[in-house]
Amino acid sequence: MSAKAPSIAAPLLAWYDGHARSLPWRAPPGAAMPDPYRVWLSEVMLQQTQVATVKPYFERWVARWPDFASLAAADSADVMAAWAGLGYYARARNLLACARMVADRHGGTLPDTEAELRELPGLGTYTAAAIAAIAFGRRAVVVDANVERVVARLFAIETPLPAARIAIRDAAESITPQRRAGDFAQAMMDLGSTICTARAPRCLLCPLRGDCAAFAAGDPARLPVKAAKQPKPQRHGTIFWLERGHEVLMVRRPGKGMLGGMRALPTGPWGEAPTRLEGAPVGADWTVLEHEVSHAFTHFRLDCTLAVAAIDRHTDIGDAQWWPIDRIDSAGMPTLFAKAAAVFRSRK
DNA sequence: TAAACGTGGAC
DNA sequence: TGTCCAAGTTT
Repeated sequence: MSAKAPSIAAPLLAWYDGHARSLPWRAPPGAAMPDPYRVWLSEVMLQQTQVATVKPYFERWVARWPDFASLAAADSADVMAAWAGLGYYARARNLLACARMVADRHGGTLPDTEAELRELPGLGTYTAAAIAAIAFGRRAVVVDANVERVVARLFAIETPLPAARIAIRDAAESITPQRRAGDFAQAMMDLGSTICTARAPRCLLCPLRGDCAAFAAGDPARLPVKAAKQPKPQRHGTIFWLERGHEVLMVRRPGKGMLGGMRALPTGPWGEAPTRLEGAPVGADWTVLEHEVSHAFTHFRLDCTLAVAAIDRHTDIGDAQWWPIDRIDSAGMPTLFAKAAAVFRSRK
């Protein structure tokens, strides 16, 4: 532990004792430790996702599946639908796989070491360390985007991300205390999300101001330096709305790839140029709507043509799944298709 | 190492 | 409206 450790951990933990956010996955007042199931679930939901977005999903989730046993017994379709709108759907697939692994191989109890946690699906370096520290009180070096930012400023690390990750991890290790590592991790994250923010940090409220090299240098918001991002390419596709009576045709997307495993409306291929009616689920008298749906994913933008048709209520088109149109919101589709469904339903 | 992988809040 | 960015993991 470096000489800097006491000057960081002690004031940070003191600040945390007075300013910790009350969050549904944290231990209630008086409880020694939080429920590992809730810590695990919240940490997976919080991957690349803000607290305000996660809260309602978390509350619904624990009401429906309160522990590993109940989740392990759940149907995949129900789990994917419950995750709809939260994004990064591989998390939901891995979440169910992890719950079943915990139920089958670990007796329904999450392992309590960082190394064992790291072996479970969906748990990477960050999440395994976070669970080990927060749920089990083990000393672990927990580095998320908040910690990266706080540490880069505390130590005035000028190397651009992602190359700076090694130096940042070493610096984080040097200030992580032996005791209360879980509180320390959560304190760093609370500090990063409320005070040491990406833009316009509130340094005058910061308990670490006196130890911060970036504050001393005068421009903490400049750090961490990040590499330039690639522009997002534009892609085009078509979403098909096939009605049969009061129902609409739905599909389940392939298990891997974009929106993998999710219930969805049928689409054609997504290409460089508009694809019109290519890939339509059936030969039918398709009408193309004037209104398009645009959606921005992480690494490309998508403009979708919307095509609608109706077939006779007795027509059989194989293993199709038909969904009641007036209950389309309960289908649990990703946001792209929820947006498209709203347009289809409101058309004149 | 780099690309794939969602979404919504904040400004 | 556009851009940045967020409690990252997997391949």
